[in-house]
Amino acid sequence: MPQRKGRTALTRTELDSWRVFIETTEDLRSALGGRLQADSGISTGDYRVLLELSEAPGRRMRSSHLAEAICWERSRLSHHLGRMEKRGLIRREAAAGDNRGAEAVLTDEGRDALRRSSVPHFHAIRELFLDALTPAQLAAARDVAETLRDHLAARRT
Amino acid sequence: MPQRKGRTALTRTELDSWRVFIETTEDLRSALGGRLQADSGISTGDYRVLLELSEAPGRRMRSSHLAEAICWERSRLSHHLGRMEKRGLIRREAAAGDNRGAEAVLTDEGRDALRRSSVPHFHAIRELFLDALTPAQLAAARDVAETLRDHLAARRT
DNA sequence: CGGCTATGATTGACGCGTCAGCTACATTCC
DNA sequence: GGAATGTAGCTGACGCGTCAATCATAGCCG
Repeated sequence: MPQRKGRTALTRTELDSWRVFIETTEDLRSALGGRLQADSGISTGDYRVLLELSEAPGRRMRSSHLAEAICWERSRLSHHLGRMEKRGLIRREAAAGDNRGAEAVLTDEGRDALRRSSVPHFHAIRELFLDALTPAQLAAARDVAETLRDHLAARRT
Repeated sequence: MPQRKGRTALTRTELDSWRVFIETTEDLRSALGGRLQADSGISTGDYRVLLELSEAPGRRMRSSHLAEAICWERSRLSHHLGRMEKRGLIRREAAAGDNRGAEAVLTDEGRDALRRSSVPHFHAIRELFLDALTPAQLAAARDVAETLRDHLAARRT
């Protein structure tokens, strides 16, 4: 009879696998962020926001809609938009039709920043991630990520 | 003749693989951190420091030695130790033999915090990560992580 | 209408991470 | 000895993320 999951202590292999996985993915994240910052002067958060806005009709979105689209808490977005607005990447306007609402609008400067960042960013993704893996490994990575994503989503209460 | 790597734009599959990988690993990281915080009132950074100190002879380590052991910048560690010291988890002492140096010492309170956190932490690792994956997937995840780790290490100038 | 709750968004406090810069002590070399 | 250089560690500023609290407006129900 196989051991029940969730009861036993971690084996050496499990612990090692966990550690290399969590530490390396964190490392990758920070390397990518560093590259983006160095190449284009924006953070991965900025990039995410700029990209989403650039694809929205009128290059503008309701704040909460944007938050939902990129899976951020509203308060996180609010702080982030504040910083981006200070740098001129976006602008806030009152939402038409609902006086509670706010819209984030991509400025020309924001659009330019996104344009400048895209090529180097893709390049970094290729260099730091895609180039490292064989096609089979890439497929495996995707499979693992999708499985984990579904697993995490399922336990989110 | 196969296309040269690093030249072409990203394919749909590559981009999707990248996104699910980076977003899910980030999600996992934050879920684990949240669990640790909720279960035991400490952060993953605290955990890392406490663990390392608990295994050191005399439960104490030179600051820079500790930083190297856990691959942190010295300034990051300095800030972190400051916060941990304020909460009584560690204590700082002048290093014997080198008046420039400082030692971080695990307090009893720190040792207790580590003890209290270990079981719930392992449980969370199992629940959020290990339980999600088949043995083959876990092996694949490890292989991918090790490959990436080596790749990243190699390009670190 | 007047009060209730829900919703959209912001704010403040605080932990965390990076960077640049600083102080203090150690070492090296003349 | 004493200047130059290196090493250990700390600090301040600032971006980032979370949480709890706040505030205004919207919508609903008597």
